[in-house]
Amino acid sequence: MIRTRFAPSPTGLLHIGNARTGLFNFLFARHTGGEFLLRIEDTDKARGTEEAVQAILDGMAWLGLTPDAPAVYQSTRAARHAEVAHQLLAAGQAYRCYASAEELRIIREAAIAEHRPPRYDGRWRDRNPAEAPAGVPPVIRLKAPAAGETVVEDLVQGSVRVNNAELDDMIILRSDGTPTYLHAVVVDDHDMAISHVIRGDDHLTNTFRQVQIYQAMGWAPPRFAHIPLIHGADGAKLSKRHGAVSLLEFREQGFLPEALCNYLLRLGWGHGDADVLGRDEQIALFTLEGVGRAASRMDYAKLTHMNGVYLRAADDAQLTAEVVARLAQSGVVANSAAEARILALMPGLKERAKTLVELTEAAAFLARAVPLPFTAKAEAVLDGEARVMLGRLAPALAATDFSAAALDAALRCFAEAEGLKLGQVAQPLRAALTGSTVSPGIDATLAALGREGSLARLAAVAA
RNA sequence: GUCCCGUUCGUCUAGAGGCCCAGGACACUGCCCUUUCACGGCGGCGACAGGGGUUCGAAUCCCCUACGGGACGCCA
Repeated sequence: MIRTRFAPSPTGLLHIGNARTGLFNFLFARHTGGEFLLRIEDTDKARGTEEAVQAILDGMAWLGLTPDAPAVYQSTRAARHAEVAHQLLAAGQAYRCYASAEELRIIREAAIAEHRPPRYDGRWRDRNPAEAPAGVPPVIRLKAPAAGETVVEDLVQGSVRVNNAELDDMIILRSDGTPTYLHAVVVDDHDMAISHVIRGDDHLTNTFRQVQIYQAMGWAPPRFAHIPLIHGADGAKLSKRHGAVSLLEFREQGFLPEALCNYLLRLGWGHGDADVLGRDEQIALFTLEGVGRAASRMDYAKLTHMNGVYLRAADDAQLTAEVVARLAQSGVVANSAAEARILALMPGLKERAKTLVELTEAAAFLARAVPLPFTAKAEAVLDGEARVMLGRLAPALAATDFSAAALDAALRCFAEAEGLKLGQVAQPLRAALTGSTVSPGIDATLAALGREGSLARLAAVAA
């Protein structure tokens, strides 16, 4: 049985890199007919917050990455983690260490000064427990193999090995009896019967230590797949200064979850020339073999383009609801008539927008009250001559049937009669109707606005 | 500092020894379509990090160098 898990820690808002890890786990499980589980790694009580947990849950739901079982909270499993640590102790695979924080600091500093790796020296590994200092609560450390090597057969990175001499005896249970992260993860993954651990590359070197715990317990380790990290445009670890990083920010900036998932999948994974892939295709095609091994850089321009592709394909009614909600946030109330206008013009609107933010801006004129705000360019188009021309156009339009086809014919007829090119009529008209020099086709815009709305806007500027 | 990993157009990638004087996408750019802006169509620019091998033949295999990233906590 294939079973994956996504295991974020609630230490802040859900990061875009984490979201991609979740996506890969989800797709791998779906592709193989397995299960996808969610585990909240909330062992660090000081940092974890309820809001952060909620942000993870909301983010997953938004992306459509639904786990196949309720989330497991790592904090609820502390007793089990301690139990395993004590089993290891009883089996002679672990030992109590009484070294103080001060001692450890000295060891570390001395090692660095001598250009050696900063490692615990194993001073309590074989020492008689009877020598334990009184009143000092010990930590439990894994008695890691001193010789030989530890190998991880990674499904993405290939065979990765390290000499055991490079690894020290890691702490598995703190002096207060709580488990360390590395240990808790192993116990949980084993108990949850996780078959494939798909996670960020930053965990690769930690994996050696975790494998040692599996070996000490006689457990079969899961398969590992370490996926490369996402970097910013400058190649450094993705951070706030590169732009949006939290899922919530992308949502606010008007990105669609489908587009974000598609982009994130293509970042670090490829399948021939395929670029735009729906969820079903993603599931059908996703394999770990397709995952690249180098870190990739976040490209907001490409994400934006991808979003435009999905926006154009999105349902008009849904987009309208989204736009109305966003307009309300910016203080523009769209009543039912305005909503109907937005819906009517949506096919032309969505073709010109790349994000919901752009779409909302482009649709705002349909909901605004008559003295419209004008852009500087629109203002320039509406010079004296244009206003006079619009004054003559108004009665012609008033007599026209407000269908796009009839309007188009009427405009062409009017332009010809005036001795003007169509653009010379359409552009001032557009400015008058929308307050902007950019909009969907002028006939469709007139039709969406309706006779009353169109004439009211014309009257406001015509001379 | 030590260990681990990586390196194809500016970016994401295709490429599993001859199909590659390297293909697609975004970005940039020329033209077309056109009532604006988009969309769309047809072009252009643009890469195998460097050096050694192996081979009849290497982007693909091996080694070295350079550069980049990650990990080294009683954080996760």
